[in-house]
This record gives sequence, C-alpha cells and structure tokens, in this order.
Amino acid sequence: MRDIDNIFEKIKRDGHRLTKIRKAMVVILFAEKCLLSASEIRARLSASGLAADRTTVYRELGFLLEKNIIKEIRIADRKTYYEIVSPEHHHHLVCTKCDSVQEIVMGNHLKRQEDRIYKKAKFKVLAHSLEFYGLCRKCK
Amino acid sequence: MRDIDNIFEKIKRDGHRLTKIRKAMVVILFAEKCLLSASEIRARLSASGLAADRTTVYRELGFLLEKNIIKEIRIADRKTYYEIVSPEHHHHLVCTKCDSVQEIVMGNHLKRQEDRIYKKAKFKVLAHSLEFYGLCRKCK
DNA sequence: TAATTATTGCAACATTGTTGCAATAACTAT
DNA sequence: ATAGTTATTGCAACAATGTTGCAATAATTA
Repeated sequence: MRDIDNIFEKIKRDGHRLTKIRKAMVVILFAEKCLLSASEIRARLSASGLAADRTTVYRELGFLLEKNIIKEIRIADRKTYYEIVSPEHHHHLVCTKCDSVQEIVMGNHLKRQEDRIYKKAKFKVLAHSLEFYGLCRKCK
Repeated sequence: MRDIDNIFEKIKRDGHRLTKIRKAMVVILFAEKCLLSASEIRARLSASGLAADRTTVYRELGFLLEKNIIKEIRIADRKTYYEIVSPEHHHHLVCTKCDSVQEIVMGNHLKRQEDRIYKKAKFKVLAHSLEFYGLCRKCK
C-alpha cells in the first residue's frame, strides 16, 4: 500500500470524511517536494478544478496539522509553509537569491545539544526548527 | 561608550537622521531581553508618549533590518519578532505552554554541519535559524 | 535661522487568518 | 439505492499584519 493510502486510511479510521478537497490537499502536499503556502495550495486546488474557499483551506490545514499529517514551517520571507510529515527528519536549505528550497538530512545531530539544554537550563526540548539560508548551487 | 551609542553613531555616520521614534525604537529593542513583535513595539512607543503610526513602525523595522541593527525571528506561533543583533550568536528556547522565551548560547556548533552541507550539496550557508520548542523549567 | 530632504502620518489597499451560521455532501444504516 | 446524520463547506464579516503613494513635518546642514 502506498504511503498516501495510509494517510487516507488513518483519516477514515478516525471517523473523518474523505472529501474531495481534503483528498486533493493531501495529494498536492504529498506530491510536492518543497514547501507550499496556504495560498499556493489553494491555487493548485483551483488549477485542478476544485475551487475551495480560503476558509476551507485554512480549516483543512488545521485539521491536517492536528492529525500530524502535515507540519508547519515558517521561513524568513514572511510566509508560512506546510509540508507532509515524512518519517525522515530533515531540515531546509533556503536560497536567498532564487527562493528555491531543498531538503537536507542531518542525522540526530541536535540530540546531544538538547540533552545539554536540559542539564543546563532545565528546559525540556520537544521539537526544534532549523533552517539554513544561503546560496544554492546555481546562484552561488 | 555604551553599545547603544555605537548604534546611534553608526546611524548618523551613514547620513541618517536620529529621530525620536527611531531612537526610542532602538532603546526599546535594546532594553528588551526577549523578542518583540511590531505591535508590541508600537504599544511601548505609545506607552512612552510617542504615538507612532503602524506604517512608521514597519518602515523603521525595515530600516533597522537593512542596517543590520536588528534581526527578524519567526517562531511557530504565527508571529514575527525582532531583536537587537548582539555580538553573541544565540538561539531561543520557546516554551509552548507559557510562551516564555529564553536565549541559549551554543558555541559555533553548526559550523561543521555547514561545511558538510557545502561539500555535499554545494549550498553555501550564510545564515541559519534554530529555535527549540518545549517546556521551560516552570512548566515542565 | 532658513533650506534641504529624510522621515512621518494618513488613507487606502493587499494578504493572511479566524468566526458564526446556514447549506451541502460524505458516510452510515436501512 | 435511499434517507438520515452530521462533518465539512461556503459565505459574510471581521481582525491583524504589512505595504504603497503622497503631502506634511521635523532633523540636520549651511
């Protein structure tokens, strides 16, 4: 079974409906390698003949976030982006010239730091966000 | 000479005017240990008897960002914050329960990773953002 | 003190995000 | 296949954040 079908299954198993818009949004987010903003997602829905109200898109994003199907990433250009939660924890390389975004996997590199933070500041880290900004291969 | 006077000097040296609002905003950002949003800054200006238009606050933040006097931080609660650029590079511990923010200094810990990114992906890292989310000493 | 022009305020707008409520459509059980 | 239930949707209205053009103001220079 494809990963995306697991997502659909999970939604139904939890007693939620698999509406056209919901399904299309998961498909869009699943297919996209880079980050998508709410309005980009809405535009893609439109492009595929599924005009959805802004409210619906936001409510659906809220639903998918709650279900831990997608996550929210805020990068420094003043926008909020969403992406499918993937098993492999990764970070982003954001090119400040061409705005491209690529993923980078870094192993469990911050774990040691997080232990240190707990010892030093008694702050229990549950999540982190790490983005790198710079020039991509083409723009450098 | 105090650090803040260096900022004022730099502004004048570059041919810009040291207006009441500009000065007050630097003072406010300089005095504040944690992050401030645009509207919080505006509220503090008002509180000190300096009512400024929203437009002015945003334009001034743009100016201070360009001058590299402040930097912008976007954390996961949907807001944009600003803080004085300090010589000591630091990150933030954001408590998801009480919304408190504390700073943490981590040494030049990501440098090695950034070198690796360059070798591996040919992406030249110029900056990064790293925030930790979790429970602070009190909330845990 | 007057002249120059950077800075400001105002009005108007754009974008993002939220809420309440009535209409619609997905699913369930028959 | 159909009817009933109610999760989901669209609409209207709003709130917050952020931007632009232009005329008025005030910080600096001479």
